[in-house]
Amino acid sequence: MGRRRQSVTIKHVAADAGVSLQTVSRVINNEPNVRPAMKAKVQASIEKLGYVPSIAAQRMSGSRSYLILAINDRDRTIADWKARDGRDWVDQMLLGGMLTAAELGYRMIFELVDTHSDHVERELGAAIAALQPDGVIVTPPHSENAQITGLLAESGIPFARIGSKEAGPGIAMTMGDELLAGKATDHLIELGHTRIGFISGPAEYSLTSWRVDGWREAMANAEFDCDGLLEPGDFGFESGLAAARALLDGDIRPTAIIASSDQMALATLEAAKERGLNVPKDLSVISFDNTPIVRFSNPPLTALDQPISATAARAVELLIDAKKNGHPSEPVVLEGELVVRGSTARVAAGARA
Amino acid sequence: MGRRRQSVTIKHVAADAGVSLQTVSRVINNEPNVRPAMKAKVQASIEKLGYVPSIAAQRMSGSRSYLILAINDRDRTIADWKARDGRDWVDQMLLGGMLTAAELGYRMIFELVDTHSDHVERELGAAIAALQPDGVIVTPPHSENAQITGLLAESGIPFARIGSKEAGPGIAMTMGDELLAGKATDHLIELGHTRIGFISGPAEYSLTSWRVDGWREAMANAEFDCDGLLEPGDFGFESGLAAARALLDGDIRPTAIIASSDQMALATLEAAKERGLNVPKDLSVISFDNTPIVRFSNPPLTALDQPISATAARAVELLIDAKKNGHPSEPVVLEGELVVRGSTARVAAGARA
DNA sequence: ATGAAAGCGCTAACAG
DNA sequence: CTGTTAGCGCTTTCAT
Repeated sequence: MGRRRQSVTIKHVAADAGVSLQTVSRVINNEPNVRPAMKAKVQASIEKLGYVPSIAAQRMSGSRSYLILAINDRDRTIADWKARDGRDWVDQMLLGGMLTAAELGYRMIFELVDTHSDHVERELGAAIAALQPDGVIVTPPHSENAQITGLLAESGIPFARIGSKEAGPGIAMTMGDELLAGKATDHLIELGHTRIGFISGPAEYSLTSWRVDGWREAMANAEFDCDGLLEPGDFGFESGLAAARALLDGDIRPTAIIASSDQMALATLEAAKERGLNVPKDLSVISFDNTPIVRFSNPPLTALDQPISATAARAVELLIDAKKNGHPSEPVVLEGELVVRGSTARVAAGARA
Repeated sequence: MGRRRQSVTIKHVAADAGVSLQTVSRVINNEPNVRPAMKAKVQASIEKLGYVPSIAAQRMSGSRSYLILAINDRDRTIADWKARDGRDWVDQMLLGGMLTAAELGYRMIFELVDTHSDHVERELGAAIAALQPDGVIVTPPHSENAQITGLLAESGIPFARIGSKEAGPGIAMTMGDELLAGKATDHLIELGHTRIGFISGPAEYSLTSWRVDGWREAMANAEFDCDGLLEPGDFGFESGLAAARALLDGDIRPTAIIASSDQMALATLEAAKERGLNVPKDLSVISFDNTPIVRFSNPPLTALDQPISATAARAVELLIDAKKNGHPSEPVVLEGELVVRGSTARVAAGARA
C-alpha cells in the first residue's frame, strides 16, 4: 500500500478558499483576527472537502496533541478483566473521560502502567515521549506515587491525581471518601445501630484512612465507641472474610458493618451466613463500592456509589482548561451517594445495647 | 509552559553516537544495512539518553502511526456503561486488543461511532483523518455496514470485521456462532432433551441466523423437529420475556431453551418462575453470552463463552502483520466454549416425549 | 553501509 | 486583519 498521505490537507483548503495556509489554520483553531466573511469562506471549503486536521501534524508544529492519557495500574486492571466479576471501573472512566474528551475535540488514550516495577519511570516516560499528551490522569495507587507525580510535574504536562488530596503539583481529586464513610455511618445510626463495625482497606492507600476517619467522626458525633470495631482488609474477598469473622466473633459483636470494598462486603455476607446471622435482620452491611456485582448478592447490598464517571469527566475538563486558565490548587471533590438496597435495616430490638 | 518540545530527539542520539540521523532511524526501525558495531553504539546512546521516538513525527514522515483504532457502536456501548449490569465486552476487547498492541509496540485507541447516524462516514472519516491509524477493528453492527466497510476499504487501511464472514475487503472474523449453537444444542441433546427451544437475536445481525442455523443443524442431526420452537428477540430482556413466554405457553412446550443473549436468558429464567417451572429440573436454559452477570443468577446459567479477548488480540496481530504479509482471505474463526453451570440438567422423566 | 537533502501537515513568529 | 517564513522530528528518496 505504501505511504499513505493525508488526502485533504490544509493546503487544499487554502487553495480552494483562495487564502493562505495561516488563515485556514486560524479558522481551525478558532483564533481571533479573522473577518467573518473570510471565516465563512474557509469553513465552507472545509465542509466541502471534508477536511480534518492531522493531529500528528498539529502536534509536530508545537501545538497540542489533543490526546489525554489515562493511566491505571496494570496488575489490578488485568486481574479485574480476567476475573470477569463485573467490576466496571475502567468502563466508568471511559464513560466519563472518553465522552467528555470527544466533546471537547480530544481523545482519551488508556494505558496500563506497572506500579511496582523498578522502571515505572521508563514506562510512563516512554508513553509521554511517544504520545506527547496534553494531559494525564493518574489513579490510585499511581496518584500517590511520588516517583510518578514527580516525573509528571517535571514534564510540564498538566495532570490530575484521582484519589489524592495532598498538596503538590497536579490537580488533586477525590470522591469524598471521608464524607461517604460518614454518610454510611449516619444511615446506620438513623436505623438505630450503635455498634457499627468497619473493615478498612490496605494502608498504602490514603483513602483507606480517610474512610476510617469519616466513620470515626460520625461515631464520635453520636457518642458511640469505636473500640474493637475496626478491622483491616486489603480490598480482597479473603481479607474481608477474615475481618468480618474477627468482628462477628469479637467481644463487641457489631449489628452493622461497613466494608471498604465490594468484595469485602460480599465476604461479610458470607461470614454472616456461616454464623447463621440473617442480613439485614441480624446484621446490616454496607459496601463501599457500588459495582454491578453488589446488586446480585443476596440480599442486594446497600452501597456507596463512587462517581467515577463524573470524576473522570471533570478531570478531562480541568486538564484541557488548564492550558488556558491554570488549575485549581485545592482538591476537587466529587461526592458519591448512598444507594440503599436490601442489606440494611433497622436494628433488631434484642440487639440494642 | 508554552510549546512543549520533545526532550530527547533522534538528533541528540545521533550526536551522542557520532552518526547520522539516518543511521539512528535505521536502528530504531530495525532495518538492514547497519553494521552490528554501529547498531550497538546507537542502541547504547538510545538507552543512555532514554530516547523514545515521537509517533507524531513518525507518522508525519510517512511511516506508521503505531495506532490501532477499535470502533464500537456508540449507543449500545454507552447504554451498557450506564446500565452498569456487568456486561464487559469493552473490557474484554481491551484485555486482548490493548495488551497485544502494546506487546507489538502499538497502541489501541477506542472510539465510539454512531451507526444509525446519516453521517457515519463523517464520523469515521474524521477519526481516520485525525489519527491515521495503521489498522481498524470494527465490531457488529458496524462490521456489516457496507458504508463503513466501503469507506475503510477505500482508505487503504487494513481492517478487521469482527462478527462478519462475508467475502470482501478486510479480515472477516467470527467467534464460531454456528458451531457454538450446535455445541449448546448437542449438550442438551446429550442430557436427553428433544424439544429444545431457541430465542434468536435481531434480524439485522448476520450472527443471528448463523446461530439459528447451528441449532437447526444439530436438531436435524438428531432428527428432532424445530417447528414451533423458534422465537425472535432483540437481545434485550423484554423481548426475551415475550419470547420465552411464547415458547413456554406454546403447543410444544420445550424442556430446554437456548437464548441468544444473557438478558434474554435471564428473562427466560423469569418466565419459568412465573409458570412455576423449576430450572433446571423442569427447564434447562443456556445463555449465549457468558457475561459476569450470568454467574449470579439463580441458578447460575450454563453459557456459551465468546472469546472476545482472544479475537481482539488476533485482530491486532493480523492487522499489524497485514502491512508485510497481507491478510487471510478466508474468515478467521475463534471458537468459544460451553461453560456448564447450574441451569442445565438431564431432562425429567415425565417430560420425555 | 552510511550520509545529505527534501518534505510530511501544521503552527509560531514575524512581517505587512 | 492577512500572508510569508521557518521549523517541529522523523523517514523517505537519492547520493556516495
